[in-house]
Amino acid sequence: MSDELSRALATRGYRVTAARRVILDTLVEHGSHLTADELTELVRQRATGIGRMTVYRTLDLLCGLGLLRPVYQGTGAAHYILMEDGHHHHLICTACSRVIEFDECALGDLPARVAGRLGFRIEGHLLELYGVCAECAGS
Amino acid sequence: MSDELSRALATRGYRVTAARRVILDTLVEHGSHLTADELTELVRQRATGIGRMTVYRTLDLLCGLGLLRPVYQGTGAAHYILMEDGHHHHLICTACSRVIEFDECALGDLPARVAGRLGFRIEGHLLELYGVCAECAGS
DNA sequence: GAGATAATTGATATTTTGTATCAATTATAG
DNA sequence: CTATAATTGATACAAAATATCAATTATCTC
Repeated sequence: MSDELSRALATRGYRVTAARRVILDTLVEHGSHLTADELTELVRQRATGIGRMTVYRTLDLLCGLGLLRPVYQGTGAAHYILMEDGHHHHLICTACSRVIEFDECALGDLPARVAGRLGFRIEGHLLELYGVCAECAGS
Repeated sequence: MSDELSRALATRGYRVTAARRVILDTLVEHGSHLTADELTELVRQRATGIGRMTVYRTLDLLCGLGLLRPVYQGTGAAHYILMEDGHHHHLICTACSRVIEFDECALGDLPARVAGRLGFRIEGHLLELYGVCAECAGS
């Protein structure tokens, strides 16, 4: 799991340090949607002495490599989602901010078409559907 | 333009105040991707005395109504995008963070299908494609 | 229109997030 | 094992977001 991330770092010339390993493990095992400081908390439960800065920097690094994405979910902090599979799909209630993940993906060749036209090499995507959930619509 | 937003507020029982009008006007005329503090700057060039808090609160209000969305683009602050047309599409370089908008939209009936299954009333969506732009791939 | 009422405002203070710096440490190449 | 350069983490700082509350103001009722 997190081995893939470690390898991705090593492949691109980044060092795989003890701190980074703990951070990656925690990230993968906990799943997505953590903020940087929440992750720092969890990391510190496993290995004391890991600084907040290191967590922030590791997250930035993964984002720069396209393996992670920051998303904003209303609270003042960025939440991070893993892009291991290359895509992520959210259904978000704009009234209560709840976030539900779903798997269905029907983009077809859209990414490739757009990418080709603009000279991008596409790595993944995020699709967020916004609406009002049943409970919020009721009240 | 911003009249639609004003009407949306009025319809749902929110007051259309002078401050809110200026904020909505500025938001619509400038287009998207502003942070709260950038918007505050612009708003204050038009009408002095409008507080930062009011801008933040108005943005929150619009987000809660599904008319606006906060997105995170790497800088520490949330950027806001208007959801007037119901959808928004970004092509984002994960290396240099540049954001390009595109129009093509090929979701078909996916939103309706997912929404139906989970009891959501869908209002819009955001599709973000992640990749590496030509310049970053070259270097 | 004028007054009552409740939403809204904005100044201020505070908390939370994110960034910069730099000496000490540590992973890797040779 | 050593040299070297990336990485770390403590500290300090800057920026962004939230809480509070008296003063103001839009709307409703008459």
